[in-house]
Amino acid sequence: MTTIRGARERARTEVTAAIKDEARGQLAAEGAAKLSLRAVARELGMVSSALYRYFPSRDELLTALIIDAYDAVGSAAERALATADPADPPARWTAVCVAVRAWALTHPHEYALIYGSPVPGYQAPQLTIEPASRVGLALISIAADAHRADGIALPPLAEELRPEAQRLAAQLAPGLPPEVMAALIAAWAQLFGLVSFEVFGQFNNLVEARDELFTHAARRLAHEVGLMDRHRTP
Amino acid sequence: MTTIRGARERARTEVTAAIKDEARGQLAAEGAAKLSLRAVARELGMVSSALYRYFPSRDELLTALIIDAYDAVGSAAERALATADPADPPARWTAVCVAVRAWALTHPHEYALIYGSPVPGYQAPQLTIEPASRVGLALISIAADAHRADGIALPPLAEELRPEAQRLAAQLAPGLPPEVMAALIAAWAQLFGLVSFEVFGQFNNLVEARDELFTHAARRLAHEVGLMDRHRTP
DNA sequence: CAGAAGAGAGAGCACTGCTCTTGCTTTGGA
DNA sequence: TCCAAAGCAAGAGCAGTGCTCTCTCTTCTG
Repeated sequence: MTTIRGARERARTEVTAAIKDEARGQLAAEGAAKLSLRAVARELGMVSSALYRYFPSRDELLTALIIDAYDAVGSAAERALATADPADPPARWTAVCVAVRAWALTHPHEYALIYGSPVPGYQAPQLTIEPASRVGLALISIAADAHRADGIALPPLAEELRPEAQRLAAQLAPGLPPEVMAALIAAWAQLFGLVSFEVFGQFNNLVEARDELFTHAARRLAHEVGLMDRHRTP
Repeated sequence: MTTIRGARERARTEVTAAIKDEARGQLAAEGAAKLSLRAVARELGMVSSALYRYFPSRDELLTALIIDAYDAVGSAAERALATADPADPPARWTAVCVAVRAWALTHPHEYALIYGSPVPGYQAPQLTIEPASRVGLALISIAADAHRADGIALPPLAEELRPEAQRLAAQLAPGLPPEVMAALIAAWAQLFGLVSFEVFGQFNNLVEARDELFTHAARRLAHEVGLMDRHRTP
């Protein structure tokens, strides 16, 4: 498994990692559009064609970076979830939101890679869907835990949306009421709307107190999915 | 002003429009990253260097397309606002949201250009900020109208956020309570979170009933900014 | 130890954005 | 009316890109 197989194999994983590191550096410096295979190779002291032994195309390199980025936000979210007060669902929720935003602000280009415009003709391979779902699953687990503990009450869903919400709940969080599931999906997307607007500059020259606005919005989102402050129900 | 000045000047605006049209076509077909000046020129039967008489760089061409795209969503939103029942604020709100989403789904690449990752090293010039604000202003005007008519009541803001919200309200909608202003900014960003997730494929293999989910979420957003159903207060 | 497989190097193709020079055409003032 | 100035198109060329193909050398495996 993790046994050192041979010099060649070890070298391969090392070079692969070095390529990804250098690519990530260029990504952070200039953005995905200016990520150049030749520049990466040059910086690593190899010739561009040699790089194709490790990644069959530029898109494949980007895919690797995409997966890493999803894993990075995902684990940031999971870390925040693990350290938040388990008895305070709204606090857990905002902690995850804040962690996602913090990661996005410190890694804007990686964030753009995964939550911005999809790259040209590129189709996200199946490999990405598992890491991509980690933040969503973290959010869902907060609601699921809160529901198990105290129950969540939300106004009933319109007729048209209920089957879909039931299907999603069955698939992602058995036992969760469909109203909560629908609210979760919406809140998930809306969270990234808040983050994207900030990272992509839509708040430039408009919103100054971004920390405060974000925290406020995150709390409202928690409320929207039915997470209640314990202090109100002693 | 709009008088026909001369053959040369008229030709110039025609060629400029033709370039933009062709560029928009390539944008729709392949995305911003694959928009090639040479290909545009080729398709128009001119040589690539001639195109630089009209746009000093590829980025300037993109800027022109960005402004057009902002104007397109903006006017779609304004059209929806104009045709919705003026006495039903939540209906006006959802109408604008639905119009924005519809435009985004029919023009995914143009949408990505303005609400996706900002292009490489590119800084949005001042020219774009006015068209970029049209959707936001439409949403604000709904709340302002509703507030003038019936008043909007929302829970008070936390201390830290109030000054910012007051500043924004004074700047964008004098008379609007700061709570509403804060909710509007958040809802504005969250709306585009919903749209982006759908356009950029985050809902692929996950959410099926997207019309229903979006409408539901848009209604909840209306509620979140304090827009009330008239039927409840006869 | 020999053959297979892996890895790097180099040349080359077709493409990109962009610049510069060279002519031609339209324009506006003397 | 004529002529210089400005606008415009074309072509060549530069530096860069992703990617392929061939060749050589090294390492691994049976």
